[in-house]
Amino acid sequence: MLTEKQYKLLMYINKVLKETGCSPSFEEMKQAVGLKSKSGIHALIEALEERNFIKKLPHKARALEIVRLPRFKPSAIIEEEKKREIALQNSAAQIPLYGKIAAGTPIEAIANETETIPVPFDMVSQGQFYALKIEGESMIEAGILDGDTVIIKKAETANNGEIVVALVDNSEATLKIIKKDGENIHLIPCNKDYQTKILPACRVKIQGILSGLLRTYH
Amino acid sequence: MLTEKQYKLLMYINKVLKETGCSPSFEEMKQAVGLKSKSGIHALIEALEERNFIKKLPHKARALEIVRLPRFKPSAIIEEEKKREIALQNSAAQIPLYGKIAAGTPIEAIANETETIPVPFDMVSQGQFYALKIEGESMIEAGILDGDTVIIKKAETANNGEIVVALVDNSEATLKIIKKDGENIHLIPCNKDYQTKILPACRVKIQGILSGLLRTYH
DNA sequence: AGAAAACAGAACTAAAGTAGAACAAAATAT
DNA sequence: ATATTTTGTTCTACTTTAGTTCTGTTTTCT
Repeated sequence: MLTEKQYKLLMYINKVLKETGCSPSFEEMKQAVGLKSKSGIHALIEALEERNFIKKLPHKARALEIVRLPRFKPSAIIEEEKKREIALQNSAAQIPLYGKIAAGTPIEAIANETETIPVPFDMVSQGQFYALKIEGESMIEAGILDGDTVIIKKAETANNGEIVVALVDNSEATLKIIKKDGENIHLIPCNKDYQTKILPACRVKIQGILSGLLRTYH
Repeated sequence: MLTEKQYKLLMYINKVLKETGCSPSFEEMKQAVGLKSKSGIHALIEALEERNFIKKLPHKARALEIVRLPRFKPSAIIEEEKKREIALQNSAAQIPLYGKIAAGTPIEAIANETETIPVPFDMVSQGQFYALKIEGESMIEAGILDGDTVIIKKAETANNGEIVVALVDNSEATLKIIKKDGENIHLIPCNKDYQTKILPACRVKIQGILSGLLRTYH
């Protein structure tokens, strides 16, 4: 519809017309739009007249009239759209919910990646993550309750004292504190009623490190 | 009626026109629709003009005008919008982080709403929510640890057994299990080392109910 | 497989923007 | 009424930006 300069000039003319009731001179316009020659203004005015935004009486001074203005979106709508844009940027990462994990029983069906849950981005900043639902009370003393959702960062190694998803004998996965002791690995639950398991390193595969926890009440 | 690209371009032109009052250049349009050559835009514009959606002044720069907008969207666009809609639903809500809460000490500065944190939408579905950082170990037996972020739903009343933010004497706020006992209210911590407080109901104001918990490891 | 549409890239043409100067008409002052 | 100043018009020259057209190539649909 309009170029930038044309638009700027049109707006200026409109403003002056509304404020003073008298159109600006070429000299004033050239100041307002930032030109150093009147000829440019002349060209702009011709373009605006051609596009039917203004009308002028030729060879008369200060004889411009606004015919119409380009249509606008109400700024409220623009704000609304910006907010949506921001919301989209803040959008939570979707991470797969692999299933349930409990002390002493295998993760069910690591395979089905169908279900995903949204988590805040800052919890899954770098690396690959997945989620597990906690079943049972084996980590209760670490503040991990039955029904909590834990966010696990994929990893094959871990440091002593970290809480990891450990796969034992390729069959059962548990969430435990890990401690290496020479050739053996200790898998320590956080519940007095459960026993620490001590296994040769070759039987234990680390599948991830606990990196976050989500809980919903009721 | 329109192809996907034609529709997308038309919408883009409309948007730019409404927002800025100036039509976009071919270069800008080609960016917006994801083309690498201006000739494609030229073809699209001709198609749109032929179908009477836009009007252009030939051989003029940035001289496009919208004539009408289509009633129906191409199905591909509808699909895309559905995806966006889902993304928006999954997007994280920003809720204000009001400060820290600890057994026996007041919430600091409930006033400053500056900081916000993102939480998954499904945690804050209905009602008003805010977040607090846990300081101290008073709720450790409920699986709420030092450093956890709790999500509180604003409420003035609560049921027995719920964990609430309770303001005592308008001065100190604590997170406790609530139990009403006639005229008295019991505020029960979840740590053997802390004492239950029994207070007349008039001294206790409920400020919210625990509704979620976020924890990040390291 | 064949036709139609969509796409990329380059070459080309045109318009927009910039500046300066000369000039003509209109408005104002004397 | 005449002179002076203000204002608008026109021209040239040049740079930048934008639009058109052409030639192939790729994709898509039937």
